[in-house]
Amino acid sequence: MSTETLGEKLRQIREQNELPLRKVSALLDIDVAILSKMERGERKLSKEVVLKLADIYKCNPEELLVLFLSEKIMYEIQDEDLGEKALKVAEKKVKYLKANKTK
Amino acid sequence: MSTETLGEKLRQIREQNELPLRKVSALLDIDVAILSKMERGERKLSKEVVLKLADIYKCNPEELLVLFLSEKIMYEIQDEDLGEKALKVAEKKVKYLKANKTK
DNA sequence: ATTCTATTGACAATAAGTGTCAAAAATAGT
DNA sequence: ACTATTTTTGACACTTATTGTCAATAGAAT
Repeated sequence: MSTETLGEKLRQIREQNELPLRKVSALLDIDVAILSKMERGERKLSKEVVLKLADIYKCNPEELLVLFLSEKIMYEIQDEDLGEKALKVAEKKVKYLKANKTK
Repeated sequence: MSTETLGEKLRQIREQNELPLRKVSALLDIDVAILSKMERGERKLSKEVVLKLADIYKCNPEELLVLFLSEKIMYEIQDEDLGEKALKVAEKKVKYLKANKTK
């Protein structure tokens, strides 16, 4: 399985597109330093930035978003012994909510 | 399935034990106001408080901790469409980590 | 009515997250 | 080796979140 972080993946994609941080950060309208840190996991990525990057790199946003969310989840359960159980409970809740979304 | 929050469950347990907020908050060494808000979901619970409460109420800490963690997870994926996918990815990661924990 | 219990909101203190900038380090091109 | 460009690093200010303290209010019980 992929043990790559979202930041690492984004860097990889950027390098494949041969875009310097400078250009991408200009498109994102954020400082080069911040983007650099985001790619190296020193600063958090936001959902908005992830979506904009998917747009810039013309890649599938879903894959990036799932990775983004899963990293946030992993951060919460870090090295908790009960992490797996908590995940299963959360899954049940999500399914329950989905079944009862009376929109 | 149980749609009860951790705070609600803790209040229920406290009432079953017929303990006033005053006494419990003294044992926890936190302000009554904060505990009141924690039970009603207005303030976040910490892992430490949850464990102390399990001790005070002499109940199984695991069940409370799982609920505690699952709520933190739920908060991260809120109403994300990709929440369920992210949960599955996180589960794989947890299993991967568990299999490779070379302590 | 008085006492015990619980809730609410205002406030300060602290911590966490974010943006900006400039200098230093690394890399690439000539 | 020199210069350009790109990337990294750290310091700083600024904003936002979180947390604790307290007092006033409301509710419940006797």
